[in-house]
Amino acid sequence: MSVISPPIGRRERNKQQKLDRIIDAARELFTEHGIDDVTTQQIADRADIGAGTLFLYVRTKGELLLLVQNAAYADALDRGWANAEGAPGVLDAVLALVRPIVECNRTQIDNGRTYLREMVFGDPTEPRHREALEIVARTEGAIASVLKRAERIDEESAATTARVVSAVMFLSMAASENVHSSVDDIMDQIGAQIRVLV
Amino acid sequence: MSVISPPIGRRERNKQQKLDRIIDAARELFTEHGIDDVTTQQIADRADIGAGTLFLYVRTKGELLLLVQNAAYADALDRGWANAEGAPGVLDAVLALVRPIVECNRTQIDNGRTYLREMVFGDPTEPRHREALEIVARTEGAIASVLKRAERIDEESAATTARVVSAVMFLSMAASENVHSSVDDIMDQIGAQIRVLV
DNA sequence: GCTCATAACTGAGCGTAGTCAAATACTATT
DNA sequence: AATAGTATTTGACTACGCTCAGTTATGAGC
Repeated sequence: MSVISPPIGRRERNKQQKLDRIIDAARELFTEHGIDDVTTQQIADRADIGAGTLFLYVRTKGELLLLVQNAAYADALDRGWANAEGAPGVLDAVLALVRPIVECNRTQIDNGRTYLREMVFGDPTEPRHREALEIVARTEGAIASVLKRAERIDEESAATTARVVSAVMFLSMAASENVHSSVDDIMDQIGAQIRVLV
Repeated sequence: MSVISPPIGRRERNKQQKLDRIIDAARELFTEHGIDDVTTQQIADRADIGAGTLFLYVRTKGELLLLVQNAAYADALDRGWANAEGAPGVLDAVLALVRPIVECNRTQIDNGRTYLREMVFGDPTEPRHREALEIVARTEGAIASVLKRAERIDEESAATTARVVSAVMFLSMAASENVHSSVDDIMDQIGAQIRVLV
């Protein structure tokens, strides 16, 4: 037989498959019902693993949300980055960059807000949290480079301003006053606040 | 006997006393151990009421923290407002205004961060949340009027800028990267971000 | 193939926030 | 002061995230 001895053991493969099943199960259930209406037991059942096994792959239910959403957030950032290319002014470019992130965050509002909450208040030593914070850093980097494009602004000020924009975004998306606001409403709020910045 | 018939029934009095006992118990236990290391059962025990009774006065454990901390936050705002009077520049004045709030928020870091979390993510229909958000509004009003003091700036821009400052404050205090930062460190961060604003 | 060490898994169980049907305390009425 | 009606209290109970002692699967050495 031409079968080569497996370069990677059954153990590793099983683990990877289980992780995949967990991610799929969590994504489906979270998307359909929202994180608050899904129990870790349901996720374990759908992933066909024991209730305790779930927590060998993820430390908390919140980390599971990060695991599922980080990729979507990163994609949204890429889309925003592409959008910002063609935008005329600085303000427009920043808003073009930000919009897909807001849209992504709002596709399921409870999940979006919980994601933000986990990001800021969760344990930053957990790998999924670090991953999320790293995407935030990338976002701020992108904002900074958009800011530098059109204006005379030094590196440091650009970075600081980007951080302020990031804070404005975060609170506009997270605030409970805005739970019923549309993406456009939130973009308006963010736009108004960025306007006093640039 | 000269005793006038009670103008208010025993019921009302009992309720008020119980609420007072609950607030005292919660404040003492939260201050000493931090909200995460105190159970609602302990609070109920110290307040000398049944475990279920607690939730007739407060909808969630988080609301209990707001109930305890709102007053402290409001006091800190008053102190900051007084400090801002004598400060030379706009930036200095804003920082003088903000500092007592940061100090207050940091006296017990877990409680401070949980307070912020509750404020943004909690149910805004609960009275204690509304109270907290109202103090935030007052804070933003105070910042706006400090901004207007020295600069040529219209009402609306001042309000918007104040909101941005508020967002910066919030995230600097809440961010898990800053759990080990001193008040001075955090004030430096806030200062750097406000500098690009004014 | 057999044995053993250990990595991975399991589900019963724990701790705690929050609920609810039953019990109790208070007030108004006669 | 007895009765009835209602506001308030209670603690046993539920639900759920998470843990851990015990079990099973995997692979290395022979």
